[in-house]
Amino acid sequence: MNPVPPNPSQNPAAAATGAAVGPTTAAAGPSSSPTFSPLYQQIKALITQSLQSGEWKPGELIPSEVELANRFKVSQGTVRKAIDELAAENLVMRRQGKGTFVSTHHEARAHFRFLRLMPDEGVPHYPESRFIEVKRMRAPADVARLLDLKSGDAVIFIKRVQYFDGVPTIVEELWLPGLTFKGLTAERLVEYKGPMYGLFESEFGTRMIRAAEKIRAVCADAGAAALLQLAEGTPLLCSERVSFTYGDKPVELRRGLYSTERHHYQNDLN
Amino acid sequence: MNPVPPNPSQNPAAAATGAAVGPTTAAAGPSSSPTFSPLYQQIKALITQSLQSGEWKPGELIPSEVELANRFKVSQGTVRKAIDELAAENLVMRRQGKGTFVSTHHEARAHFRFLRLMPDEGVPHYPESRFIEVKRMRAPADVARLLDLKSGDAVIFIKRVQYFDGVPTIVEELWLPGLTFKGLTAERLVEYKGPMYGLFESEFGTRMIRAAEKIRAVCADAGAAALLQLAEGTPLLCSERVSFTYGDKPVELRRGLYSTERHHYQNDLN
DNA sequence: AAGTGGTCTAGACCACTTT
DNA sequence: AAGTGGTCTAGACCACTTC
Repeated sequence: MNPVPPNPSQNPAAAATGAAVGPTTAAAGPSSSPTFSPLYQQIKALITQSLQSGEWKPGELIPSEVELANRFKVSQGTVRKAIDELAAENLVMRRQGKGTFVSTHHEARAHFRFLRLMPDEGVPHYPESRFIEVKRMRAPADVARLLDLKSGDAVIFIKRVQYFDGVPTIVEELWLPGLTFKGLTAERLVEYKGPMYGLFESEFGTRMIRAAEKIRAVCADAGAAALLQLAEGTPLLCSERVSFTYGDKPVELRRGLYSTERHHYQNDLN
Repeated sequence: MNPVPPNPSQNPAAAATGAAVGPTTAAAGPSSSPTFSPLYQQIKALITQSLQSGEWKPGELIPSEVELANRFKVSQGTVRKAIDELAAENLVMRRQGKGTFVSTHHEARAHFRFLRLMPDEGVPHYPESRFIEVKRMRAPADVARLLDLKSGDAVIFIKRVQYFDGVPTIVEELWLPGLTFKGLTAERLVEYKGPMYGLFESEFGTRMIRAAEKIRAVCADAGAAALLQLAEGTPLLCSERVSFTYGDKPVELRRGLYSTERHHYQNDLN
Protein backbone atom coordinates (compact mmCIF):
# COMPACT_ATOMS: atom_id res chain seq x y z
CA MET A 1 0.00 0.00 0.00
CA ASN A 2 2.68 2.44 0.95
CA PRO A 3 0.52 4.94 2.71
CA VAL A 4 3.44 6.91 4.04
CA PRO A 5 5.95 6.87 1.25
CA PRO A 6 9.43 6.92 2.69
CA ASN A 7 10.68 7.11 -0.84
CA PRO A 8 11.44 10.77 -1.44
CA SER A 9 11.77 11.50 -5.13
CA GLN A 10 11.20 8.79 -7.66
CA ASN A 11 9.08 9.70 -10.62
CA PRO A 12 5.63 8.52 -9.63
CA ALA A 13 4.22 9.11 -13.09
CA ALA A 14 6.71 6.76 -14.66
CA ALA A 15 6.02 4.07 -12.11
CA ALA A 16 2.28 4.37 -12.52
CA THR A 17 2.53 4.46 -16.27
CA GLY A 18 4.55 1.33 -16.45
CA ALA A 19 2.17 -0.41 -14.10
CA ALA A 20 -1.21 0.11 -15.72
CA VAL A 21 -1.16 2.29 -18.80
CA GLY A 22 0.48 1.51 -22.09
CA PRO A 23 4.09 2.07 -22.96
CA THR A 24 3.20 5.33 -24.68
CA THR A 25 4.64 6.95 -21.66
CA ALA A 26 4.61 10.49 -20.45
CA ALA A 27 7.85 10.57 -18.54
CA ALA A 28 9.58 7.26 -18.76
CA GLY A 29 13.16 8.26 -18.84
CA PRO A 30 15.77 10.64 -20.15
CA SER A 31 14.57 10.49 -23.75
CA SER A 32 10.88 11.08 -24.28
CA SER A 33 9.22 9.38 -27.22
CA PRO A 34 8.26 11.46 -30.24
CA THR A 35 4.58 10.50 -29.92
CA PHE A 36 4.15 12.02 -26.51
CA SER A 37 0.71 11.66 -24.97
CA PRO A 38 -0.16 12.89 -21.50
CA LEU A 39 -1.31 10.30 -19.03
CA TYR A 40 -4.72 11.89 -18.61
CA GLN A 41 -5.29 11.63 -22.35
CA GLN A 42 -4.55 7.93 -22.20
CA ILE A 43 -6.97 7.59 -19.29
CA LYS A 44 -9.53 9.57 -21.24
CA ALA A 45 -9.13 7.19 -24.17
CA LEU A 46 -9.61 4.20 -21.88
CA ILE A 47 -12.75 5.66 -20.37
CA THR A 48 -14.06 6.51 -23.83
CA GLN A 49 -13.49 2.90 -24.84
CA SER A 50 -15.62 1.72 -21.94
CA LEU A 51 -18.33 4.16 -22.98
CA GLN A 52 -18.19 3.03 -26.58
CA SER A 53 -18.17 -0.66 -25.71
CA GLY A 54 -21.25 -0.22 -23.58
CA GLU A 55 -19.57 -1.24 -20.34
CA TRP A 56 -21.36 1.77 -18.89
CA LYS A 57 -24.62 2.54 -20.68
CA PRO A 58 -26.27 5.93 -21.29
CA GLY A 59 -27.86 7.23 -18.12
CA GLU A 60 -25.82 4.96 -15.88
CA LEU A 61 -23.34 5.88 -13.21
CA ILE A 62 -19.69 5.30 -14.02
CA PRO A 63 -17.22 4.28 -11.30
CA SER A 64 -16.11 7.01 -8.93
CA GLU A 65 -12.93 8.95 -9.51
CA VAL A 66 -11.22 7.15 -6.65
CA GLU A 67 -12.21 3.78 -8.06
CA LEU A 68 -10.98 4.66 -11.53
CA ALA A 69 -7.77 6.03 -10.10
CA ASN A 70 -7.18 2.70 -8.37
CA ARG A 71 -8.07 0.74 -11.47
CA PHE A 72 -5.70 2.67 -13.70
CA LYS A 73 -3.07 3.13 -10.99
CA VAL A 74 -2.95 6.88 -11.36
CA SER A 75 -3.84 9.71 -9.03
CA GLN A 76 -7.38 10.97 -8.64
CA GLY A 77 -6.30 14.29 -10.12
CA THR A 78 -5.35 12.63 -13.37
CA VAL A 79 -8.67 10.81 -13.62
CA ARG A 80 -10.37 14.08 -12.81
CA LYS A 81 -8.71 15.89 -15.67
CA ALA A 82 -9.67 13.11 -18.07
CA ILE A 83 -13.30 13.23 -16.93
CA ASP A 84 -13.29 17.03 -17.10
CA GLU A 85 -12.65 16.83 -20.81
CA LEU A 86 -15.25 14.14 -21.34
CA ALA A 87 -17.76 16.31 -19.53
CA ALA A 88 -16.81 19.30 -21.69
CA GLU A 89 -17.51 17.15 -24.74
CA ASN A 90 -20.89 16.14 -23.34
CA LEU A 91 -19.98 12.48 -23.17
CA VAL A 92 -20.59 12.35 -19.43
CA MET A 93 -22.32 14.55 -16.86
CA ARG A 94 -20.97 15.23 -13.39
CA ARG A 95 -23.25 15.68 -10.41
CA GLN A 96 -21.72 16.71 -7.14
CA GLY A 97 -22.39 14.27 -4.35
CA LYS A 98 -23.88 11.67 -6.69
CA GLY A 99 -21.29 10.75 -9.26
CA THR A 100 -20.58 10.88 -12.97
CA PHE A 101 -23.25 9.68 -15.40
CA VAL A 102 -23.06 8.65 -19.00
CA SER A 103 -24.86 11.26 -21.10
CA THR A 104 -28.08 10.24 -22.79
CA HIS A 105 -30.43 11.67 -25.38
CA HIS A 106 -33.36 10.68 -23.13
CA GLU A 107 -33.23 14.04 -21.43
CA ALA A 108 -34.84 17.42 -21.95
CA ARG A 109 -31.41 18.93 -21.62
CA ALA A 110 -30.12 17.05 -24.67
CA HIS A 111 -33.14 17.60 -26.89
CA PHE A 112 -32.13 21.00 -28.19
CA ARG A 113 -28.43 20.38 -28.57
CA PHE A 114 -28.86 19.29 -32.17
CA LEU A 115 -32.19 20.94 -32.94
CA ARG A 116 -31.55 24.66 -33.00
CA LEU A 117 -34.91 25.78 -34.33
CA MET A 118 -36.60 27.93 -31.70
CA PRO A 119 -40.05 29.49 -31.62
CA ASP A 120 -40.04 33.27 -32.11
CA GLU A 121 -42.29 33.50 -29.09
CA GLY A 122 -43.00 31.17 -26.22
CA VAL A 123 -41.06 28.29 -24.78
CA PRO A 124 -39.64 25.57 -27.01
CA HIS A 125 -41.58 22.31 -27.23
CA TYR A 126 -40.27 19.16 -28.73
CA PRO A 127 -42.01 18.53 -32.05
CA GLU A 128 -44.20 15.61 -33.07
CA SER A 129 -43.33 13.51 -36.07
CA ARG A 130 -45.34 12.17 -38.96
CA PHE A 131 -43.45 9.64 -41.01
CA ILE A 132 -44.00 9.76 -44.73
CA GLU A 133 -41.68 7.10 -45.94
CA VAL A 134 -39.33 4.51 -44.48
CA LYS A 135 -37.49 2.17 -46.78
CA ARG A 136 -34.28 0.35 -47.44
CA MET A 137 -32.32 1.40 -50.47
CA ARG A 138 -28.85 1.56 -51.98
CA ALA A 139 -26.76 4.57 -51.13
CA PRO A 140 -26.46 7.15 -53.90
CA ALA A 141 -22.94 8.41 -54.49
CA ASP A 142 -23.29 11.64 -52.51
CA VAL A 143 -24.87 9.91 -49.51
CA ALA A 144 -22.25 7.18 -49.58
CA ARG A 145 -19.48 9.72 -49.60
CA LEU A 146 -20.82 11.62 -46.61
CA LEU A 147 -21.50 8.45 -44.61
CA ASP A 148 -18.15 6.92 -45.45
CA LEU A 149 -19.84 4.03 -47.28
CA LYS A 150 -19.41 2.57 -50.74
CA SER A 151 -21.82 3.65 -53.41
CA GLY A 152 -24.61 1.09 -53.48
CA ASP A 153 -24.25 -0.02 -49.86
CA ALA A 154 -27.51 -0.62 -48.03
CA VAL A 155 -28.96 2.40 -46.26
CA ILE A 156 -32.22 3.14 -44.54
CA PHE A 157 -34.12 6.12 -45.88
CA ILE A 158 -36.61 8.04 -43.76
CA LYS A 159 -38.76 10.99 -44.70
CA ARG A 160 -40.86 12.77 -42.14
CA VAL A 161 -42.54 16.04 -41.22
CA GLN A 162 -42.21 17.60 -37.79
CA TYR A 163 -44.94 19.64 -36.18
CA PHE A 164 -44.46 22.31 -33.53
CA ASP A 165 -47.71 22.87 -31.67
CA GLY A 166 -49.52 21.32 -34.58
CA VAL A 167 -47.85 23.48 -37.20
CA PRO A 168 -45.82 21.63 -39.85
CA THR A 169 -42.40 23.24 -39.69
CA ILE A 170 -39.72 20.80 -40.76
CA VAL A 171 -39.61 18.30 -43.57
CA GLU A 172 -36.53 16.17 -43.54
CA GLU A 173 -34.95 13.16 -45.14
CA LEU A 174 -32.49 10.88 -43.35
CA TRP A 175 -30.08 8.26 -44.50
CA LEU A 176 -28.66 5.73 -42.05
CA PRO A 177 -26.11 2.97 -42.64
CA GLY A 178 -28.08 -0.24 -43.05
CA LEU A 179 -25.54 -2.26 -41.15
CA THR A 180 -25.57 -0.10 -38.03
CA PHE A 181 -29.35 0.22 -37.93
CA LYS A 182 -30.31 -3.24 -39.08
CA GLY A 183 -33.88 -3.97 -38.02
CA LEU A 184 -35.07 -0.39 -37.87
CA THR A 185 -38.66 -0.39 -39.11
CA ALA A 186 -41.36 2.16 -39.73
CA GLU A 187 -43.46 0.58 -36.98
CA ARG A 188 -40.70 1.01 -34.42
CA LEU A 189 -40.22 4.64 -35.42
CA VAL A 190 -43.91 5.43 -35.25
CA GLU A 191 -44.52 3.80 -31.90
CA TYR A 192 -41.45 5.37 -30.35
CA LYS A 193 -42.13 8.67 -28.68
CA GLY A 194 -39.34 11.17 -28.21
CA PRO A 195 -36.24 12.07 -30.16
CA MET A 196 -34.97 9.54 -32.67
CA TYR A 197 -31.52 9.82 -31.13
CA GLY A 198 -32.95 8.26 -27.99
CA LEU A 199 -34.16 5.30 -30.02
CA PHE A 200 -30.84 4.97 -31.81
CA GLU A 201 -29.03 5.03 -28.49
CA SER A 202 -31.26 2.52 -26.71
CA GLU A 203 -32.06 0.07 -29.48
CA PHE A 204 -28.99 0.24 -31.65
CA GLY A 205 -26.25 1.18 -29.20
CA THR A 206 -25.31 4.12 -31.37
CA ARG A 207 -24.94 7.45 -29.66
CA MET A 208 -24.58 10.68 -31.64
CA ILE A 209 -21.94 12.82 -30.06
CA ARG A 210 -21.19 15.48 -32.63
CA ALA A 211 -22.61 16.90 -35.84
CA ALA A 212 -21.52 19.16 -38.68
CA GLU A 213 -24.20 21.27 -40.30
CA LYS A 214 -24.31 23.37 -43.46
CA ILE A 215 -27.14 25.80 -44.01
CA ARG A 216 -28.44 27.57 -47.06
CA ALA A 217 -31.58 29.42 -48.13
CA VAL A 218 -33.83 27.89 -50.76
CA CYS A 219 -37.33 28.33 -52.13
CA ALA A 220 -39.97 25.73 -51.37
CA ASP A 221 -40.69 23.44 -54.29
CA ALA A 222 -44.17 22.03 -54.81
CA GLY A 223 -43.58 18.99 -52.63
CA ALA A 224 -42.14 20.82 -49.66
CA ALA A 225 -44.74 23.56 -49.94
CA ALA A 226 -47.55 21.02 -49.76
CA LEU A 227 -46.11 19.23 -46.75
CA LEU A 228 -45.44 22.47 -44.89
CA GLN A 229 -48.73 24.01 -46.00
CA LEU A 230 -46.97 27.01 -47.49
CA ALA A 231 -47.03 28.73 -50.85
CA GLU A 232 -44.64 27.39 -53.43
CA GLY A 233 -41.58 29.64 -53.50
CA THR A 234 -41.66 30.43 -49.78
CA PRO A 235 -38.06 30.83 -48.56
CA LEU A 236 -36.85 27.99 -46.33
CA LEU A 237 -33.71 27.16 -44.43
CA CYS A 238 -32.02 24.16 -45.99
CA SER A 239 -29.82 22.19 -43.63
CA GLU A 240 -27.48 19.33 -44.39
CA ARG A 241 -26.22 17.65 -41.27
CA VAL A 242 -23.86 14.75 -40.76
CA SER A 243 -23.82 13.24 -37.26
CA PHE A 244 -20.96 11.28 -35.81
CA THR A 245 -20.64 8.64 -33.14
CA TYR A 246 -17.52 7.52 -31.27
CA GLY A 247 -14.36 7.54 -33.29
CA ASP A 248 -15.71 10.32 -35.53
CA LYS A 249 -17.63 7.74 -37.48
CA PRO A 250 -20.45 9.31 -39.54
CA VAL A 251 -23.71 7.45 -38.92
CA GLU A 252 -26.45 9.78 -40.08
CA LEU A 253 -27.09 12.14 -42.93
CA ARG A 254 -30.03 14.46 -42.51
CA ARG A 255 -31.32 16.97 -45.02
CA GLY A 256 -33.98 19.25 -43.69
CA LEU A 257 -36.13 22.15 -44.86
CA TYR A 258 -37.14 24.50 -42.06
CA SER A 259 -39.98 26.97 -42.23
CA THR A 260 -38.95 30.20 -40.53
CA GLU A 261 -42.39 31.75 -40.50
CA ARG A 262 -42.74 31.32 -36.76
CA HIS A 263 -39.33 29.93 -35.86
CA HIS A 264 -35.69 30.87 -36.23
CA TYR A 265 -32.40 29.05 -36.15
CA GLN A 266 -30.56 30.04 -33.01
CA ASN A 267 -26.81 30.03 -32.72
CA ASP A 268 -24.60 31.34 -29.97
CA LEU A 269 -21.06 32.23 -30.94
CA ASN A 270 -18.71 31.92 -28.01
CA MET B 1 -6.05 9.37 9.67
CA ASN B 2 -3.46 12.08 9.40
CA PRO B 3 -0.47 9.79 9.08
CA VAL B 4 2.40 12.08 8.22
CA PRO B 5 1.79 15.79 8.27
CA PRO B 6 2.75 17.41 11.52
CA ASN B 7 1.13 20.51 10.04
CA PRO B 8 -1.81 21.44 12.26
CA SER B 9 -4.13 21.52 9.24
CA GLN B 10 -5.18 25.11 9.09
CA ASN B 11 -7.21 26.02 6.08
CA PRO B 12 -4.77 27.65 3.71
CA ALA B 13 -7.53 28.82 1.42
CA ALA B 14 -9.12 30.82 4.16
CA ALA B 15 -5.83 32.47 5.04
CA ALA B 16 -5.10 33.34 1.45
CA THR B 17 -8.62 34.56 0.90
CA GLY B 18 -8.53 36.90 3.78
CA ALA B 19 -5.18 38.22 2.70
CA ALA B 20 -5.73 39.13 -0.91
CA VAL B 21 -9.16 38.23 -2.21
CA GLY B 22 -12.47 39.66 -1.15
CA PRO B 23 -14.54 38.58 1.80
CA THR B 24 -16.73 36.46 -0.45
CA THR B 25 -14.85 33.56 0.94
CA ALA B 26 -14.72 29.95 -0.05
CA ALA B 27 -14.06 28.35 3.29
CA ALA B 28 -13.62 30.96 5.94
CA GLY B 29 -14.98 29.21 8.95
CA PRO B 30 -17.45 26.72 10.33
CA SER B 31 -20.44 28.28 8.57
CA SER B 32 -20.05 28.81 4.87
CA SER B 33 -21.78 31.82 3.38
CA PRO B 34 -24.85 31.27 1.23
CA THR B 35 -23.24 33.01 -1.76
CA PHE B 36 -20.39 30.58 -2.06
CA SER B 37 -17.86 31.34 -4.74
CA PRO B 38 -14.74 29.27 -5.30
CA LEU B 39 -11.42 31.05 -4.99
CA TYR B 40 -10.52 30.41 -8.61
CA GLN B 41 -13.72 32.10 -9.73
CA GLN B 42 -12.77 35.16 -7.74
CA ILE B 43 -9.32 35.11 -9.30
CA LYS B 44 -10.92 34.71 -12.71
CA ALA B 45 -13.07 37.77 -12.04
CA LEU B 46 -10.03 39.78 -11.01
CA ILE B 47 -8.14 38.81 -14.13
CA THR B 48 -11.18 39.61 -16.26
CA GLN B 49 -11.29 43.06 -14.65
CA SER B 50 -7.69 43.67 -15.67
CA LEU B 51 -8.55 42.60 -19.21
CA GLN B 52 -11.58 44.83 -19.32
CA SER B 53 -9.77 47.83 -17.86
CA GLY B 54 -7.06 47.53 -20.47
CA GLU B 55 -4.29 46.85 -17.97
CA TRP B 56 -3.28 44.12 -20.41
CA LYS B 57 -4.18 44.97 -23.99
CA PRO B 58 -5.19 42.59 -26.81
CA GLY B 59 -2.20 40.75 -28.18
CA GLU B 60 -0.10 41.45 -25.09
CA LEU B 61 1.40 39.00 -22.66
CA ILE B 62 -0.22 38.80 -19.25
CA PRO B 63 1.84 38.08 -16.13
CA SER B 64 2.95 34.49 -15.65
CA GLU B 65 0.99 32.09 -13.52
CA VAL B 66 3.63 32.22 -10.79
CA GLU B 67 3.54 36.00 -10.77
CA LEU B 68 -0.25 36.11 -10.58
CA ALA B 69 -0.21 33.49 -7.84
CA ASN B 70 2.11 35.71 -5.83
CA ARG B 71 0.06 38.80 -6.50
CA PHE B 72 -3.20 37.20 -5.40
CA LYS B 73 -1.61 35.13 -2.67
CA VAL B 74 -2.98 31.84 -3.94
CA SER B 75 -1.34 28.74 -5.33
CA GLN B 76 -0.33 28.44 -8.96
CA GLY B 77 -2.90 25.69 -9.40
CA THR B 78 -5.70 28.06 -8.53
CA VAL B 79 -4.51 30.70 -11.00
CA ARG B 80 -4.16 27.95 -13.55
CA LYS B 81 -7.76 26.88 -13.18
CA ALA B 82 -8.93 30.49 -13.52
CA ILE B 83 -6.89 30.96 -16.69
CA ASP B 84 -8.08 27.61 -18.04
CA GLU B 85 -11.62 28.92 -18.04
CA LEU B 86 -10.63 32.24 -19.58
CA ALA B 87 -8.83 30.35 -22.33
CA ALA B 88 -11.91 28.16 -22.90
CA GLU B 89 -13.93 31.36 -23.33
CA ASN B 90 -11.39 32.69 -25.83
CA LEU B 91 -10.49 35.67 -23.69
CA VAL B 92 -6.85 34.63 -23.52
CA MET B 93 -4.63 32.22 -25.42
CA ARG B 94 -2.00 30.04 -23.81
CA ARG B 95 1.26 29.17 -25.53
CA GLN B 96 3.55 26.70 -23.90
CA GLY B 97 6.97 28.10 -23.19
CA LYS B 98 5.95 31.65 -24.05
CA GLY B 99 3.13 32.67 -21.79
CA THR B 100 -0.52 33.67 -21.84
CA PHE B 101 -1.67 36.32 -24.30
CA VAL B 102 -4.77 38.48 -24.42
CA SER B 103 -6.89 37.37 -27.37
CA THR B 104 -7.24 39.77 -30.27
CA HIS B 105 -9.35 40.04 -33.40
CA HIS B 106 -6.18 40.93 -35.33
CA GLU B 107 -5.56 37.30 -36.10
CA ALA B 108 -6.48 34.92 -38.85
CA ARG B 109 -7.59 32.50 -36.17
CA ALA B 110 -10.24 34.91 -34.88
CA HIS B 111 -11.57 36.02 -38.24
CA PHE B 112 -13.97 33.16 -38.73
CA ARG B 113 -15.19 32.82 -35.20
CA PHE B 114 -18.10 35.18 -35.84
CA LEU B 115 -18.32 34.89 -39.62
CA ARG B 116 -19.55 31.39 -40.35
CA LEU B 117 -20.13 31.77 -44.07
CA MET B 118 -17.81 29.39 -45.89
CA PRO B 119 -17.19 28.92 -49.61
CA ASP B 120 -18.68 25.72 -51.02
CA GLU B 121 -15.32 25.05 -52.63
CA GLY B 122 -11.85 26.34 -51.96
CA VAL B 123 -10.30 27.87 -48.90
CA PRO B 124 -12.00 30.70 -47.03
CA HIS B 125 -10.75 34.23 -47.73
CA TYR B 126 -11.67 37.22 -45.65
CA PRO B 127 -14.05 39.43 -47.64
CA GLU B 128 -13.55 43.01 -48.81
CA SER B 129 -16.00 45.70 -47.81
CA ARG B 130 -17.71 48.49 -49.72
CA PHE B 131 -19.44 50.94 -47.46
CA ILE B 132 -22.74 52.29 -48.68
CA GLU B 133 -23.80 54.44 -45.82
CA VAL B 134 -22.41 55.61 -42.49
CA LYS B 135 -24.41 58.03 -40.39
CA ARG B 136 -25.42 58.99 -36.90
CA MET B 137 -29.05 58.57 -36.03
CA ARG B 138 -31.46 58.02 -33.16
CA ALA B 139 -32.11 54.44 -32.16
CA PRO B 140 -35.45 53.02 -33.29
CA ALA B 141 -37.33 51.13 -30.60
CA ASP B 142 -36.27 47.64 -31.69
CA VAL B 143 -32.61 48.59 -32.01
CA ALA B 144 -32.67 50.34 -28.65
CA ARG B 145 -34.18 47.29 -27.00
CA LEU B 146 -31.55 44.92 -28.36
CA LEU B 147 -28.65 47.23 -27.52
CA ASP B 148 -29.98 47.99 -24.07
CA LEU B 149 -30.40 51.69 -24.91
CA LYS B 150 -33.28 54.07 -24.64
CA SER B 151 -35.35 54.70 -27.70
CA GLY B 152 -33.92 57.80 -29.39
CA ASP B 153 -30.40 57.43 -28.01
CA ALA B 154 -27.63 58.20 -30.45
CA VAL B 155 -26.42 55.27 -32.54
CA ILE B 156 -24.10 54.91 -35.50
CA PHE B 157 -25.61 53.24 -38.52
CA ILE B 158 -23.47 51.45 -41.09
CA LYS B 159 -24.52 49.74 -44.28
CA ARG B 160 -22.07 47.81 -46.38
CA VAL B 161 -21.63 45.03 -48.90
CA GLN B 162 -19.00 42.33 -48.53
CA TYR B 163 -17.30 40.68 -51.47
CA PHE B 164 -15.73 37.23 -51.48
CA ASP B 165 -13.24 36.97 -54.32
CA GLY B 166 -14.98 39.87 -55.96
CA VAL B 167 -18.46 38.39 -55.69
CA PRO B 168 -20.96 40.44 -53.64
CA THR B 169 -22.23 37.99 -51.02
CA ILE B 170 -23.31 39.82 -47.90
CA VAL B 171 -25.24 43.02 -47.42
CA GLU B 172 -25.50 44.08 -43.83
CA GLU B 173 -26.61 46.89 -41.61
CA LEU B 174 -25.04 47.63 -38.24
CA TRP B 175 -26.07 49.72 -35.31
CA LEU B 176 -23.53 50.74 -32.67
CA PRO B 177 -24.05 52.71 -29.47
CA GLY B 178 -23.00 56.29 -30.21
CA LEU B 179 -21.41 56.72 -26.83
CA THR B 180 -19.14 53.70 -27.07
CA PHE B 181 -18.07 54.41 -30.62
CA LYS B 182 -17.89 58.18 -30.52
CA GLY B 183 -15.71 59.44 -33.36
CA LEU B 184 -16.21 56.49 -35.67
CA THR B 185 -16.33 57.91 -39.20
CA ALA B 186 -16.83 56.59 -42.70
CA GLU B 187 -13.27 57.62 -43.56
CA ARG B 188 -11.84 55.60 -40.73
CA LEU B 189 -13.86 52.56 -41.74
CA VAL B 190 -12.87 52.80 -45.37
CA GLU B 191 -9.16 53.25 -44.76
CA TYR B 192 -9.05 50.46 -42.20
CA LYS B 193 -8.19 47.09 -43.68
CA GLY B 194 -9.23 43.94 -41.90
CA PRO B 195 -12.17 42.98 -39.72
CA MET B 196 -14.17 45.77 -38.11
CA TYR B 197 -13.81 44.01 -34.79
CA GLY B 198 -10.08 44.72 -34.98
CA LEU B 199 -10.81 48.41 -35.41
CA PHE B 200 -13.31 48.42 -32.56
CA GLU B 201 -10.80 46.71 -30.32
CA SER B 202 -7.82 48.94 -31.16
CA GLU B 203 -9.48 52.32 -31.55
CA PHE B 204 -12.40 52.09 -29.17
CA GLY B 205 -11.18 49.65 -26.56
CA THR B 206 -14.25 47.51 -27.11
CA ARG B 207 -13.68 43.84 -27.64
CA MET B 208 -16.47 41.53 -28.80
CA ILE B 209 -16.35 38.33 -26.83
CA ARG B 210 -19.67 36.67 -27.54
CA ALA B 211 -22.60 36.90 -29.92
CA ALA B 212 -26.14 35.58 -30.22
CA GLU B 213 -27.42 34.99 -33.72
CA LYS B 214 -30.86 34.26 -35.13
CA ILE B 215 -31.21 33.04 -38.68
CA ARG B 216 -34.16 32.89 -41.05
CA ALA B 217 -34.74 32.47 -44.77
CA VAL B 218 -36.11 35.38 -46.78
CA CYS B 219 -36.49 36.42 -50.38
CA ALA B 220 -34.34 39.21 -51.76
CA ASP B 221 -36.19 42.49 -52.16
CA ALA B 222 -35.30 44.89 -54.97
CA GLY B 223 -32.63 46.69 -52.94
CA ALA B 224 -30.80 43.59 -51.71
CA ALA B 225 -31.08 41.96 -55.13
CA ALA B 226 -29.42 44.95 -56.79
CA LEU B 227 -26.56 45.09 -54.29
CA LEU B 228 -25.94 41.36 -54.49
CA GLN B 229 -26.43 41.26 -58.25
CA LEU B 230 -29.13 38.62 -57.94
CA ALA B 231 -32.65 38.30 -59.21
CA GLU B 232 -35.35 39.71 -57.00
CA GLY B 233 -36.88 36.89 -54.98
CA THR B 234 -33.69 34.90 -54.68
CA PRO B 235 -33.69 33.13 -51.30
CA LEU B 236 -31.20 34.56 -48.79
CA LEU B 237 -30.13 33.79 -45.27
CA CYS B 238 -31.21 36.54 -42.93
CA SER B 239 -29.14 36.89 -39.80
CA GLU B 240 -29.73 39.07 -36.78
CA ARG B 241 -26.77 39.14 -34.48
CA VAL B 242 -26.17 40.90 -31.19
CA SER B 243 -22.56 41.01 -30.01
CA PHE B 244 -21.50 41.47 -26.43
CA THR B 245 -18.43 42.80 -24.73
CA TYR B 246 -17.29 42.28 -21.12
CA GLY B 247 -20.07 42.12 -18.60
CA ASP B 248 -22.49 40.79 -21.20
CA LYS B 249 -23.03 44.31 -22.42
CA PRO B 250 -24.55 44.40 -25.94
CA VAL B 251 -22.53 46.74 -28.17
CA GLU B 252 -23.46 45.82 -31.69
CA LEU B 253 -26.55 44.88 -33.65
CA ARG B 254 -25.94 43.46 -37.08
CA ARG B 255 -28.57 42.45 -39.62
CA GLY B 256 -27.20 40.68 -42.62
CA LEU B 257 -28.47 39.06 -45.81
CA TYR B 258 -26.24 36.26 -47.06
CA SER B 259 -26.27 34.88 -50.54
CA THR B 260 -25.89 31.11 -50.44
CA GLU B 261 -25.30 30.66 -54.14
CA ARG B 262 -21.65 29.83 -53.64
CA HIS B 263 -21.41 29.82 -49.85
CA HIS B 264 -23.04 28.12 -46.91
CA TYR B 265 -23.39 28.81 -43.23
CA GLN B 266 -21.30 26.33 -41.33
CA ASN B 267 -22.10 25.19 -37.82
CA ASP B 268 -20.57 22.45 -35.75
CA LEU B 269 -22.71 21.02 -32.98
CA ASN B 270 -20.59 19.62 -30.18
C1' DA C 1 -21.55 8.61 8.85
C1' DA C 2 -20.03 7.53 4.43
C1' DG C 3 -19.37 8.38 -0.34
C1' DT C 4 -19.17 11.48 -4.30
C1' DG C 5 -17.49 15.31 -6.92
C1' DG C 6 -15.27 20.16 -6.15
C1' DT C 7 -11.58 23.16 -4.42
C1' DC C 8 -6.99 24.26 -2.83
C1' DT C 9 -2.33 23.58 -1.82
C1' DA C 10 2.69 22.25 -2.35
C1' DG C 11 6.08 20.20 -4.76
C1' DA C 12 8.22 17.66 -8.51
C1' DC C 13 9.22 17.15 -13.13
C1' DC C 14 8.35 17.64 -18.35
C1' DA C 15 7.98 20.18 -22.88
C1' DC C 16 8.75 24.24 -25.11
C1' DT C 17 10.79 28.86 -25.99
C1' DT C 18 14.09 32.32 -25.44
C1' DT C 19 18.42 34.11 -23.77
C1' DA D 1 20.35 28.24 -18.09
C1' DA D 2 16.21 30.36 -17.08
C1' DG D 3 11.41 31.10 -17.62
C1' DT D 4 6.88 29.69 -19.25
C1' DG D 5 2.94 26.74 -19.46
C1' DG D 6 1.68 21.50 -18.99
C1' DT D 7 1.43 17.21 -16.34
C1' DC D 8 1.27 14.39 -12.22
C1' DT D 9 1.08 13.34 -7.51
C1' DA D 10 -0.44 13.36 -2.57
C1' DG D 11 -3.07 15.12 0.83
C1' DA D 12 -6.43 18.09 3.08
C1' DC D 13 -10.80 19.90 3.34
C1' DC D 14 -15.48 21.53 1.46
C1' DA D 15 -20.25 20.95 -0.57
C1' DC D 16 -23.63 17.89 -1.69
C1' DT D 17 -26.25 13.53 -1.60
C1' DT D 18 -27.65 9.37 0.40
C1' DC D 19 -28.01 6.04 4.03
